[in-house]
Amino acid sequence: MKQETVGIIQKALKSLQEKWGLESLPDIDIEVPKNEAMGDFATTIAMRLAKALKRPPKKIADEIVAEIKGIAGADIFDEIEIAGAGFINFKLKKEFLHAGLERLLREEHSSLRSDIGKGSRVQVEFVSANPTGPLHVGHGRGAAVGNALCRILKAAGFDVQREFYINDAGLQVRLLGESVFARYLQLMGYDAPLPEDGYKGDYVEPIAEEIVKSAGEEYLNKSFEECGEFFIDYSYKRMLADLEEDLKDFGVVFDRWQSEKELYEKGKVREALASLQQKNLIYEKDGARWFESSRFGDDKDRVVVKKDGEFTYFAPDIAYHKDKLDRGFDTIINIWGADHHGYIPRIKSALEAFGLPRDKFRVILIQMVSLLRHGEPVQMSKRAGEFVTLREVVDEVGADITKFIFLTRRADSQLEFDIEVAKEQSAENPVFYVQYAFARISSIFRQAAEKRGHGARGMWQGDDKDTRRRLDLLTENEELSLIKKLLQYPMVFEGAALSLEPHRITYYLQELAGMFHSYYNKHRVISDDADLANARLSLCRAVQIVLKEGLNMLGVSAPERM
RNA sequence: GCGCCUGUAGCUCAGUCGGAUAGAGCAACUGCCUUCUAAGCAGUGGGCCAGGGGUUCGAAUCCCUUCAGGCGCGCCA
Repeated sequence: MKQETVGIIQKALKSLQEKWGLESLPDIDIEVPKNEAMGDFATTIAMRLAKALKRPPKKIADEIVAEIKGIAGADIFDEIEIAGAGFINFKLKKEFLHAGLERLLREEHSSLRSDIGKGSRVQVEFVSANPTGPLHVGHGRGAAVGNALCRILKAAGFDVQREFYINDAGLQVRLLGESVFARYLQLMGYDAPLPEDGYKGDYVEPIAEEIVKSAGEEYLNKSFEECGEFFIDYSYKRMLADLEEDLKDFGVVFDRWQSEKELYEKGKVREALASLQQKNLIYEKDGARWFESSRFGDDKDRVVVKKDGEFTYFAPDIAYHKDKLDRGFDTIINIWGADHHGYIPRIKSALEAFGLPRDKFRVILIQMVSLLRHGEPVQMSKRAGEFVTLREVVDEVGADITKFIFLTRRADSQLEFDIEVAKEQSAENPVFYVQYAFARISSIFRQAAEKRGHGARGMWQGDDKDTRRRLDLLTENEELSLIKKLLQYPMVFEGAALSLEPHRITYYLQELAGMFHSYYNKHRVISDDADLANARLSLCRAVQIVLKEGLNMLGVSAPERM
């Protein structure tokens, strides 16, 4: 729908370009005016050209419109008018809308996808929570956004890999191991204190209990130096299994889990630093080795090998991101908690040093989730090891609702999540509003099937040749608006894919559902006029297709009954 | 001190590449169920887009500045 319009304007501009003597033309913008009276599409191109042509926008618009009218294919427009300061407003013909609807019904979901990705390889790394404790709601938000984004990108023709990076080397997993060891000793009746900064959460003891059961007294008279490796490995692997399970129950699965430890073991950390060294981007100062990240826009250079010979945390991260490039990805997307934003320049620097173009590394920052209950903040103290886990919320509220709410805001804006409100199933809950529209249509189809002998999906029976479909009977304002809205989905979807903003689909779905509910209340679908009923059932079917597609992009289900 | 993010209706938030009269939901108020699901619909009220300055045909949007909130700035991980 948009493409056709852009194509026609483009043709008109091309032939005017010579006459104007312009070397280049600005990009053609197409927007959907907020007021429907202003047409179905509008472009500001005449105003944009005003400066270069040194003529009033309205005159230029006149010229463009005259040119467009002579172009074959411009008959999809009912009216083209110039308004305001130089807007060109297009109104589509009903026939064109009906044809669009027909196509949507025929091709269903495939007509809603796109190939803007052209198979280019994208890697999305998300969640990547430390395997030292359960996922909290913040991780859940990252999971929901990452999951939706991957689905969207895939539907947009990108070759997407979803990856979880496991921080299984270093101090944090060691602390977990020590904490479990201490609990183990306590369970065996010894007075063993938790380590400083150890993990105090309730989840630690069950791991120790497992070890008591399976190993008994085996580690009683050993020091942590002797049996630490066992405790560390056992503990974080156990946590990791839980993380995977929690994510799975949330509806989020990964293609690949990359271990940090493995990067060390395969020598990739050394290799990556050696590679930087070869590019003369590593130097020695004060007994340490530094990566010259400031050459790529970082504030300052960063230490990669400490004075004591140990790697910094940054070193394996360099190796990890180099490895991503070595695996052949065109675009690297990282989804991080917003508190990591200061880390972006150095990773960007490393990727650039290895040859990734600047714009091929994109970071989505996930802002905090404030958990509320009846409007009151839920107290969370990380120090005491008390926090509300993703599992608790999902168990209490449900995965669909939780995901949808996480996707009702831009990722980088803070989000309030009221558990009670989410549970209430009230009108305050946007998930139900959208799902209800879908279920309502299913219900109409059930009625149509029972009372009128229609197929399960209204009249639409695939390639049933006898099925009459007089879409031209859809002439009510609400029907035409609804069709336009449906045909706008691909624009919204592409926008979401290119800007990496799943919430655009969430908003669109709420609007579409709203238009449908409104239509439903005003017009009766199943009536005695068989042709009209068939046409309206078809429209309902189309709404269902788009609702389902959108919900599917968000990873949210579309129930037939509610 | 430096850097990043945020500031839009009473509340929670959208707002496309700088475009037309700034939107939605909730809350408040008024109506609508013997007819396809009332988890719904129709309507009313509600705004110094934090403040100030600038850029231009045009600014919630871009630039500068002030204020307020959040976060980040280690040879920690």
